[in-house]
Amino acid sequence: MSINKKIGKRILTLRKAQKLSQEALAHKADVDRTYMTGVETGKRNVTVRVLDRIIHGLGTNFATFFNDKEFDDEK
Amino acid sequence: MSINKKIGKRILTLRKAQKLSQEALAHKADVDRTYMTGVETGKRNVTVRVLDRIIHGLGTNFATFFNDKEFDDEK
DNA sequence: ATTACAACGGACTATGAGTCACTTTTTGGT
DNA sequence: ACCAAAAAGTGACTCATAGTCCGTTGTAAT
Repeated sequence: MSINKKIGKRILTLRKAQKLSQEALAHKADVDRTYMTGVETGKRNVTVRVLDRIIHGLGTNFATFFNDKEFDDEK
Repeated sequence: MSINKKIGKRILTLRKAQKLSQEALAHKADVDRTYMTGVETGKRNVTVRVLDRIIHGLGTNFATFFNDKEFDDEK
């Protein structure tokens, strides 16, 4: 699976856990509502600066965000 | 510190540990040597797709790459 | 029927990807 | 210490795409 898709899935999971709408998360992360959709569906190749805002908007950090089965398959 | 700089420092650390030159790593990651310099010095806001190539060029993965003190300070 | 949410599209602007010629710093050998 | 070569950094550039802003469509719940 592409890194885009893995990241999108991870965001979706964490967002649902927080019971946030895409729009609410987009607002916290200061990105466009429609852009968040693109990120979650794996269509977007985000930059680390935007990913940083999204991750913090989700109330977590890089270490925790990537500490997931999806991200340690390839070594 | 900016996320760019943190990532640059982390790459430098892992690259040195592998005793690789920027050029050698750049080759593995399929990016230009001068581009690698820009990333390591924190001047570039890389996309996750490029970061993916660099991380794998370093022989590691996202989970391990971000499993570092630098990345769990803010929560 | 209305409301809230998610996906999608097109047009647009800002900025990242990728490359080059050149300079500076670091390294190792004698 | 000196010198040459390797390694790392800089500025400027083109082209692709990241990211925004307008809207529409589909779905589910009320």
